[in-house]
Amino acid sequence: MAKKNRKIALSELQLAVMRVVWTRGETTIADVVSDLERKRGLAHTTVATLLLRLEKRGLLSKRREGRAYIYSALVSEAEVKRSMVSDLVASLFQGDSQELLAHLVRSEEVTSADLAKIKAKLKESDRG
Amino acid sequence: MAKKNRKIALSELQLAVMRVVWTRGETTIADVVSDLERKRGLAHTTVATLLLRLEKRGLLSKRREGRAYIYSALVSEAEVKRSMVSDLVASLFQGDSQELLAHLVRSEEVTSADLAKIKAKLKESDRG
DNA sequence: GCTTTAGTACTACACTTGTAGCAGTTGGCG
DNA sequence: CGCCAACTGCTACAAGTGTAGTACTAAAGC
Repeated sequence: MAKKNRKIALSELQLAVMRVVWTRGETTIADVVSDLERKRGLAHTTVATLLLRLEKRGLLSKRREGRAYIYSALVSEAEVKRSMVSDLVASLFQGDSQELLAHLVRSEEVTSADLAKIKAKLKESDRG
Repeated sequence: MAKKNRKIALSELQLAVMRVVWTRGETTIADVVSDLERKRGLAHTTVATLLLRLEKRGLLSKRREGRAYIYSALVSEAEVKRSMVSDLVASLFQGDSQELLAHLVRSEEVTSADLAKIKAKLKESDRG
């Protein structure tokens, strides 16, 4: 909770990069390149640019280690999810997250089974 | 269901514009300008550009009426919501909309009361 | 030690978005 | 009939993004 509620909008590519960092904890450019190799064949310099920009935006920090940089995340995945979901809710559902829920149900992206699971989860946290 | 599942990503501003069109059905540039006046003081030409770009993207159609254009939407709000929500789910929750649900519950953006309402809604559609 | 190589720094470029000015046209009012 | 106001057409420009090349440096191999 040490974090202010700033707005963090990330593109899919940027998310993919961040995901590598989140998963690995600390990462070099080469790590990101190899992790994303399958999906996207990005050049080393491209990834370097991406990481640099994310650092400039304050989402990553870097530390030198010999010739190379080691990047780490300055924002958590949860934080990003929170920000992006609530942005979407704000712009698409007038800020009413219930509307999002309703949408999911209506568009059948969420089935009864899913709801049941969520209900269970809810009960859990009600107890806890 | 006459629509293919194409990807429609709109910025908040573009959504605001589309919302005017959706609400009014048919709209002129001036309509959009005056409807958005309160929130954003956009120049007439700015709105013209926005509408033009949306038309170029195939989201709006225009029809001449005298000197002016009348714009109408070629995509529905529901369609856009569907596309944008599932994009978010894809990039942020590995395509698993249940994860979005779980996130909403976890981040307390959705309360038990909300869930209850959804449950009710669900029961309804189960019956129907 | 000199060459290959890994790695960063800087630059670039096309596209989208937010924002708007200026120019040109046309319809309406006097 | 001519001028003004409304409206579009075209152009522009700064940021941000996706993508990467070139240049430079330092490390490592032989």
